[in-house]
Amino acid sequence: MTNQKLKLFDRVYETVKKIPEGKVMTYGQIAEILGTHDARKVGWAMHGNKDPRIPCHRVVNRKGAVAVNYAFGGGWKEQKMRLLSEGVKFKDEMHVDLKKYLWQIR
DNA sequence: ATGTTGACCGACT
DNA sequence: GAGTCGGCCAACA
Repeated sequence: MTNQKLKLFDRVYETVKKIPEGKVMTYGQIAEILGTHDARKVGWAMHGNKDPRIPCHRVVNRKGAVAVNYAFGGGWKEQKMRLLSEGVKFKDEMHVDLKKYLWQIR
């Protein structure tokens, strides 16, 4: 299948684009969907991403913390601002409530 | 081509 | 609780 020919990089983007507003996903969960344990590649894909169509602000780490090296805007502050704008509330300065906002696929 | 690094995670000590 | 290591894979020097 052509779909399987796609590299992780592309599949990450496809997955992230499907995250609905007001929800977040973790790198590990995305990696799992892709059939790998390589969450680093997911983060790497985001780091290299410059496509505003990809809601990379909805991707957080396992602790629910936003990325310090967030590539868009001014950094994690930009990411936080976007999430707040979608109704995602923060427990701490950098941590979202995964219990409420983690998008779980069934 | 080889070795290091990376917006990470889970398991182990 | 904190530190270390392995995993898996693409970019970079």
